[in-house]
Amino acid sequence: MKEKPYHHGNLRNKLIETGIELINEVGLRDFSLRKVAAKCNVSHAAPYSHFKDKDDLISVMRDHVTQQFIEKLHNAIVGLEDNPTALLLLGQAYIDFFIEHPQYFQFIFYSSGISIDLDKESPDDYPPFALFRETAYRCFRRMGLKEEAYSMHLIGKWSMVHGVAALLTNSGISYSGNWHSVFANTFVQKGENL
Amino acid sequence: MKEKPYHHGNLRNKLIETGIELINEVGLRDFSLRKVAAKCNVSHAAPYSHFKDKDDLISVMRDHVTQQFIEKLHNAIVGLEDNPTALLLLGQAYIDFFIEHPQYFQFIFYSSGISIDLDKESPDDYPPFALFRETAYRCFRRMGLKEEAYSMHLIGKWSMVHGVAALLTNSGISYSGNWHSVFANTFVQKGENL
DNA sequence: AAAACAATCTTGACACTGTAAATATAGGAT
DNA sequence: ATCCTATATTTACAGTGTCAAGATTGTTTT
Repeated sequence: MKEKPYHHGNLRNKLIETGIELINEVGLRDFSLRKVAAKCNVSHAAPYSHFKDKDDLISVMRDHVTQQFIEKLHNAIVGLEDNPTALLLLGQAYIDFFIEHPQYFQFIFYSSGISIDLDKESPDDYPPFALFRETAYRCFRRMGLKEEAYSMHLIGKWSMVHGVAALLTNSGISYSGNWHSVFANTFVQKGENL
Repeated sequence: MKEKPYHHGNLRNKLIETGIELINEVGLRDFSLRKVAAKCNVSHAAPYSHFKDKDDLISVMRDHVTQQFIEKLHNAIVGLEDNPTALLLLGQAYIDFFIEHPQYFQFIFYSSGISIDLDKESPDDYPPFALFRETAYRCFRRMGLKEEAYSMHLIGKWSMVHGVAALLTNSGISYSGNWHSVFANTFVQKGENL
C-alpha cells in the first residue's frame, strides 16, 4: 500500500500534503489543481497520474484532515468515555478544531461527498459524527434518559455544536467573548447533570 | 431609483433575477457570470456595465434573497411578537427557508460579505440575525430571564437553529424524520415555558 | 545485457472562466 | 443636426480543469 518514489519522488503523498497546506492558505474557493502542482514543482497535468480529477484529490485530502479531526476528538475524551462530561468536552473539541483551522469547515462540509444518516447507523457515516453519536449514547444511558429519545437528543446536541462551528468559522461572523463558557452554559440543559 | 429600459431592456434587474434562478438550479459552485449573461441573451461582458465584478452581482443577489428571507421570518411571527412561542416559530421558519431552497445556505453564508457582531448590535448586522436577536430578547424578557444572560441564551438558540439548517442543507446529510417535532423538543429547554 | 513493458511525468491543446480595453450603438440634451 | 453619456459588443489575455499524445525511467522478461 505504501508507494515508493518513482523517477520524481512520491508525488501522490506530496500532492495530498501540499494540497492541505494550500487549503489552509487560500481556502477552498481559491484552491486549484495547478497551484498544487506548481507548489510540488511538477507539471500541471502530473496530478492526473494519481487522481481521477480535482474532486478525487480533494476527497482524499478530506480523508486525511478527517483523520486529524478524529484524533483530536478522541484525545479530548480519552479515559472518560463513560463520564457524561465527555459529551461536553467532545463538543468543545469539535468547535476548537474548526477555530484552529478556519478553512476546514467549508473544506470538509462543502466539497461534496460527505454522507451522514441521522436516523440509523450506517457504515459510511462520517466518522466524526459516528464518534459523536457513540459518545452521546453512552452519556445518555449514564444519565438515565429514555432510550426512545436518544436520537432526538443526539440531533439537538450535534446541531448546536455544528452550528457554533459554522457561525464562528464563516464569513464575517465574530464574537469577542469566551466561547467555551458560553457553550458550556447553553449546551448543558437544565436538569441534565453533565 | 427604478431603471427604465435602455436600448436593450432593463438588464440590471434581469441579471439579478436570472442570477438567482441560476443559483437555485446549479448552486454557488457552478454559478458563472457568463452563464447569467447567456441566459439574458446578452454578451458575456455586458454585466460589467452594471456590476463591478462577479462578487458585486452576487452581493446584490444576496441582498434580494435576504429580503425574501426576512419576509418569511416576519410572517412566521406576525401578531405574536410578545409571545415567547415566537422564538420557536422563528427558528422553524429559519430552517424551513433553507429546506425550501437547498442552495441558499451556501449562497448566503459562503460568498463573503456577511457581517455579524454577536456581542453588540451594530447597524450592519445581517438583518435576519438582527430580527432573531430582537425577537429573542423580547421573549427572554417575557420569560423573566436575567438580563445579563440574554446574550448567552441568544447565541445558544441561534447556534442550534443555524446548525440544523447547516446540517440539513449541506452535502449528503439526511434525516427522514419530522424535523419540526425534533426541533421543537430540543430547542425548548426544560424549565423554559415557550 | 538487451529488449519489452508499464508507471509516471511533460507538452500541447481545448473549452470554459473572470476581467479589462477598445469599439460600437443609440437615447437624451444642446 | 451634433454632441454626450450610458449601455452593449468585440477582442484579448490569464487562469482554470481536463484530455491526448509523447517522453522518461524504473522494472520485468528474455
